Amino acid sequence: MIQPKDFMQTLNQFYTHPLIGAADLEKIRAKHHRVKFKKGDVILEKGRQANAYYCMEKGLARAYVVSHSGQEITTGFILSGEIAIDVVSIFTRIPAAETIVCLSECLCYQINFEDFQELFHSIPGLSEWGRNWMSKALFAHRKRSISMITESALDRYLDLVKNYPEIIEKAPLKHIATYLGVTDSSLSRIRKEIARQ
Amino acid sequence: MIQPKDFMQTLNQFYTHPLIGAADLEKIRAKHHRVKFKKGDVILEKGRQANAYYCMEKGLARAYVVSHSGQEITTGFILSGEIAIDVVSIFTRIPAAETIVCLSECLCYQINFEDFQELFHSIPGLSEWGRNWMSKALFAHRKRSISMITESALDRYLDLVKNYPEIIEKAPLKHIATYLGVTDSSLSRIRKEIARQ
DNA sequence: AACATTTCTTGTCCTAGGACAAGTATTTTG
DNA sequence: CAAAATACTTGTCCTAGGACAAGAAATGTT
Repeated sequence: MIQPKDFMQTLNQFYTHPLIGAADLEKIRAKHHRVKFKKGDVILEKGRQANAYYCMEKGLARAYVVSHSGQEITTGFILSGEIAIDVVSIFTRIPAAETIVCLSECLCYQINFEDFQELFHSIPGLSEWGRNWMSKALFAHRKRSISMITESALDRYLDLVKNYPEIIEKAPLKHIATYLGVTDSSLSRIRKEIARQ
Repeated sequence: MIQPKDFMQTLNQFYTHPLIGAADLEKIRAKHHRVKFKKGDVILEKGRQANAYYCMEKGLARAYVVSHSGQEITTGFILSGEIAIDVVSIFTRIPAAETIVCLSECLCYQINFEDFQELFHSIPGLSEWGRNWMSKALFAHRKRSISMITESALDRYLDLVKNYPEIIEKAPLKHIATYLGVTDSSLSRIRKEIARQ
């Protein structure tokens, strides 16, 4: 059973923008529906056209791509309060390059592309909200690229520990390793080194 | 003197979207104005609030950030037909983290934030065009992060040679080096190695 | 509980690319 | 055109982190 009050409150956290009022939020809410995933469930699969995105209320998911050599590279983690989405696939209408898979039980609010599209054009604040969301995504990507160039694996790991302890606690080492761009043995040694202090 | 015919044609290349018609394009055009920069001129400076972006008709520019340790890291090159913009700064209204500087004489069409904002809300196709543009930017960023993890410096360089020969020809080695995440001596050796074949 | 599977650790050895330094070549500028 | 600045190359030596492999620990499954 959906509890409208809680639902509103949760969605509010996702769609915060000065131009989005209570009435807008209600229209937005009406297009979302709750979906539960179990650990290991695939939210979005590589090769499939993404036709929805998912606001993560609770849980942890991992997005990855398969490299040239067949290796799974973790491109990001989706935490509570974040959105599981393949922006490229959903908005440029091409098959997803990423797979998104749950690392724990996940409670999400799904919204389909067509519904979003309608809201996007009818609620002025929403297009701006989307632009802001993407700006922040670009910011995060830029930061990551730069840290790959300027920081050691140890420092990148420490950043993650500091800013996203939940990932460290809940994600398996090997996925954190590919996210950081090191092998799992290297990351294991990094942890050992940190523990020594 | 601006030649309206050419101007339209050039801008058309930038603002291509099924929902943007000829009348829209004319409205968009009216808000752009031509700016010329000389080699070395700064289009956007770190610390300043970005209040415009620039469609590059002709020329080459470089975007960079200054790392923790004071090193300039090239985050991207802007070629003819691309847009010189600090998305984060202009849309989230914070000071620019990047500096954009011309590597050659550059001919640009500038549009100011307020004008863009107006068009963004009055031309339905433009918000979608912007969303597409950002999706592509995210795609490029993701690709770069992945290549930093999975490819050798040599392969990353060869990719650049193949896809952006203009950068190789016109940008100084040291900027290409920081873009690829290697030192300039390393890149020099990579070039030597390639030349040996 | 017993087995299989996955996750993590550790060892040995190796290599891509960094640090530093000293050139040479090329532009820029007075 | 000469001096200065910048761009690029090359040498020597070194280190972070990869490759591979084998074990230990934890987790899942019947």
